This record gives sequence, C-alpha cells and structure tokens, in this order.
Amino acid sequence: MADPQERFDIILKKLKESGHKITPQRIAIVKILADSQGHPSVENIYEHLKNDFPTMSLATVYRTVLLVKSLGEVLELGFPDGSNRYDANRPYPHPHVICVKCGKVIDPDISGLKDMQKEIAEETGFEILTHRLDFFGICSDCKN
Amino acid sequence: MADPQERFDIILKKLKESGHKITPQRIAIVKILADSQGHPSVENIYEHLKNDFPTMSLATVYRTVLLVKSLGEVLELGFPDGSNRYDANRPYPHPHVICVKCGKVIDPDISGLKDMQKEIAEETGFEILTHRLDFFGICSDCKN
DNA sequence: TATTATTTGAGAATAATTATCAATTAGCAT
DNA sequence: ATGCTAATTGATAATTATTCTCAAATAATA
Repeated sequence: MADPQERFDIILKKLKESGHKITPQRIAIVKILADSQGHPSVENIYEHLKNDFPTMSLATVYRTVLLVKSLGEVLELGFPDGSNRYDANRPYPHPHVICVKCGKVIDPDISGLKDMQKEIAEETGFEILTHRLDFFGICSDCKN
Repeated sequence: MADPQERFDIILKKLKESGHKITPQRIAIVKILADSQGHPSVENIYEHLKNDFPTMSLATVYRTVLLVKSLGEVLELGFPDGSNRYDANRPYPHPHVICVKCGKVIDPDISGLKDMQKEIAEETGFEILTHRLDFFGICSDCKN
C-alpha cells in the first residue's frame, strides 16, 4: 500500500498542473480517494463527507471522481451488479480479492501476471493495454 | 468452444427440469445464448430477434437471460461503462480479451490461472469461489 | 480587492434494468 | 383433443445510478 499522504500530494499536484482549482470539496474527496482503504464507492465517500460538508452534493463527488479518473489517478472497479468502487491509492491495474458476503476488498501480492499478459498478446495478436483480475470468495472473518 | 447445439440442449433440459415452460421466445433466446459468438448484449439479442419475433419485448430478453443465469448456464460480463455481455457457450469463469476499439471479445487459451488462484487463497485466507480476468487492448484488425 | 472563469449545489434529464398487470399460452389432466 | 390453471408475455411504468443544466458561489489571478 502506498503512503496515502504521498498519493494525496501527487493527485493535488496533478490537479493544479492541469489547470484545475483546488476547492475544499476536492481536497476532502481526494483525501478519501488517496487512502482508499476499503475501496469506497461514490456513495461511501458522500456519506463520509456529509458530516463535515452538510452542503456537499452527490454530483460533486461524481464529478471529482471522474476528474481524478481522467488524470489516470484512480482505478475504477465496476461490478456486474452495477456498483462501482474506487482505488486511488494504487491507480494502476492490479488484482483484487473480494468477499461476496461483506464486500471487503483486498489487494493480494501475486506473481506470474506479466508472463500471462505476454502469453495472451502472442496468442491473440492483441496489443494489450490494460487488464482486470478479480477473485471472488469468502474471507476468513465471514467463514466463522 | 463448446458445441452450440449441445449447449442449447443442456440449457433447455435444465429449464424443463426446474419446472419452467418452454416458449418460442425462450427457445429463440436460448439458441442465441448457447452460441454466444461475439458475446452478445441483451440489446444485440433483442435486435437479432425482432425479425422473427416482431412482438418480442425487451423485458422478455432480460427475463430470460436472468433465468438462464439463475440456472448457472450463462456467464455475465459486466463492464465499468455499464454494458453487459453474455456467454452461455462457456458459462464458467474464463479469461477474455476485449478490443477497446471494435468491442470484439475473444476467449484465449491460458495457463497458470489455477496456480494463481491457489496462491491467492493461501495468501489471503479466502475461500475462492470464482474469478474474473479480462485483458483490454487493440485487436490486430483495428491496428491496421 | 476586484475580476473572471471555474466550480458547486440542487434538481432535472438520461439510460439501463426491473416491476407491474392484464392478456395470452404451455403443459397437464381429463 | 379440450379445457383448466398457473406461468409467461408484452407494453409500459417504476426504479436506480449517473450525468446534465444552470444560476449562485468561489478560487486564483492581477
């Protein structure tokens, strides 16, 4: 896991460099994204901020997440049930392990993915740009 | 690729065995799903059937796909952009290679996934039930 | 501090999917 | 073969997540 503070600084710097204004709302949303413990959804972020920002609009959360995504600084995890969760702590493609009971998301260490990507490219003739790898199961907490 | 006719027979049998009626609409939809060449979307299936079934409702396509899914006989591929595509030819989890230009979906042969799953289970303590692996890139046709 | 283009908040618009319900129909019993 | 009954269909309304709209507010600059 990257240092949330470092990720926060990087994303804010990118926002400035790309000519965007730094508003209190953006600071608050990026702070949560830069941490990304638990891989929050837009709704999660919104609920979390309603305490400190009673006037915060859901649209602003959507817009900010979209903006950070356009800068390549957040990874969007869309699921078949329509839910989207975000990870700006590690914005590059990486595997996830998701508990189907409690929704917990873990980032495992894994080996051999690079080889697999090369193998696929050779076999299919594709130029592979990115990938997505999720494992679904039941976490040790939920097994008990 | 499994034999579409065989897949069709299996799915129809499962429908009957689970106490569902065999309607002309279901036969037509299952026929397309059992083939799954190109991994069709609900909209694809609907458009394809409007010729033979001018009265076909989009809701019926959704319902039938959901029903076959509940029998475990179709794999749903949901993407972050909200689109869903279906594969009832191979309804078990398997990797996909998706062209980001033309939307083509290919099923590559791949090795080493089993090992990876075992590695993940040991590392995280999860009981892994299923997985999802997609590679996104540009196909050889679109490169030209 | 004044200026201006950007951003925000609130709610409307949109799009995909699901629910509703009267009319139809598949499959069974006769 | 026919009638019966519960399941299914088609049309459309409801729902839900996300995006759009636009007037009011505000960050960044001089």
